[in-house]
Amino acid sequence: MTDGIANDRLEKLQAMRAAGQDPFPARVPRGQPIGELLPDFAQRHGQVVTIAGRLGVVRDFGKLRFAHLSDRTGSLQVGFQRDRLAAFWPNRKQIEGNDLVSITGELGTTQKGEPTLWATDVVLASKALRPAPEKWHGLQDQEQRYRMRYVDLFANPEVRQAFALRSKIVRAVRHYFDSLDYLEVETPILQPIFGGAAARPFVTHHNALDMQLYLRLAPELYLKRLIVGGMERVYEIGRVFRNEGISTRHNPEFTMLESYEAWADYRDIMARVEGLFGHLVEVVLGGQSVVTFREKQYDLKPPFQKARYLDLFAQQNPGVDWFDHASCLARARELGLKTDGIEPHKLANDVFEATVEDTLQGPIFVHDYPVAISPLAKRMSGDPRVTERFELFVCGMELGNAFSELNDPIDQEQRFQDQVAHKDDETPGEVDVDYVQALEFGMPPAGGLGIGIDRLCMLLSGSTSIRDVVLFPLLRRLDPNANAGADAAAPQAPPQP
RNA sequence: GGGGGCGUAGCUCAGCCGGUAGAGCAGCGGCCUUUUAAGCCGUAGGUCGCAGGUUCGAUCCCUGCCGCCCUCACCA
Repeated sequence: MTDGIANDRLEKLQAMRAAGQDPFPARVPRGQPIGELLPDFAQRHGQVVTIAGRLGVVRDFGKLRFAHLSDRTGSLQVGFQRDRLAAFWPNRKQIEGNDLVSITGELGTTQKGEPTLWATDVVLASKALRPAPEKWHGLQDQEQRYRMRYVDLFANPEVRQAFALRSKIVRAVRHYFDSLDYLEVETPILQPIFGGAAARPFVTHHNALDMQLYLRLAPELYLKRLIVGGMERVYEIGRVFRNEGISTRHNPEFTMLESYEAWADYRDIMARVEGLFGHLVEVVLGGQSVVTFREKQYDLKPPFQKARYLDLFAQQNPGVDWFDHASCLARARELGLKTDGIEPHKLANDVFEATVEDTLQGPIFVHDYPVAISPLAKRMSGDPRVTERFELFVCGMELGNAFSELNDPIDQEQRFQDQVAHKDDETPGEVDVDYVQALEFGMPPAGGLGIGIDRLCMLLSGSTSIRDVVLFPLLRRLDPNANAGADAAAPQAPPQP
């Protein structure tokens, strides 16, 4: 606020206040969306209309000025002529680029045919004390774009479009499940025991109950309680939180879709996923099923490829037995993976991820995962070492995870106890006895699904980074003292009385 | 956490071999009634991310730190 440009604008604002004008009026003529005027503009010649929005760069010709006015629906040139704006003209410079204005005038064109609103009434709606970024390049600096998304959004129209697409995707997902008679529900984000995924949680505390709480890793265990309760078909689209690293495909908070359907197994859910993608291709992509992602093309039109987890593992690791620790350990060392203190099943899966995931161009369903890495999935009847579970991969990126839900409370309790016995910071320190109790009341066979909505948006929009589909990605806080040197750093603690 | 890159005016970017900074846009003053990246004349604007070091002299070389981007690790 101390730079000269802001002060120029501040002076204009103060001059307006001195003249009795409100630079931030509560209400101005709102008019109509610009986008409504454009399609049949030629027929509207001579019409008097009002539009409101943000002013672009002013092109000044002395007794004539032009500027574009933009709202969420479009952009239209406004012409300010001295002869039509006798009262406004002397103070015309008080309204400048980036100000928010409401303008009434007559529709027409310029000599070169540019659709133009010839202003007869100009009302300042809100004074901008800071200028817009450069008109031609917009805001380019990545960091500034994320830290000041509000500027990024108005300066770079394609950013607004990207988030409009995200909205459309989420709406399409909702529509798909709604049409299948699923109920959209909301379950606790603050959870006393974390579960539903293997990850480190964020920890918080409730004062009145003096209780440690975790921000949820997943809604899974609550949604399945609803299946016990007879809701039979439920889904939730909501934020989950994982205290992990940040990368182009990870944000500490992200949006997850989870759905559960009674009387379905993982084969039915596979069909649901294919149905969902078919719906997204139609509704979001307009039938154009091929998307470009990380410089490669993917056809999202179902049906998708399928491959068994253990088959893929065997292909990439000939002679290695997933279930034999010594065998996996040797392979992991060969691959240069971390092996110290890693549980055998985790290590085996690390070998899978290191050797197989990058080969999964997809879309492909990887199915029948080992039970040891699938603590909530039901075992295959023919082979108790594996579960009825699949994941969906595109471009080596895991998009979704689904399985026939484990509804045997005795098996479930045993697996929870195994987790507790081998507790690390990604597993809870206690059995979720209430969840086991819920299963004891009887849960119908059910199929469940989780899809990372952010990654889905990345794929459908061709975004390389998750930050381009998250409006406000988590960034390190800028510490005003950080750059001031050690001497200027804030004291570690206030002096004790 | 490891590796690589970047940080210069409000914004977009130059800046050579080390000689303490430039352009365009935005701003300010002026000319112009049909421009649309308007044009022309003038003017102002800088802790070169921060702190040290080397040097007669550092935006430039070195070290540390801060932040962002990419990548690997971890994860979805």
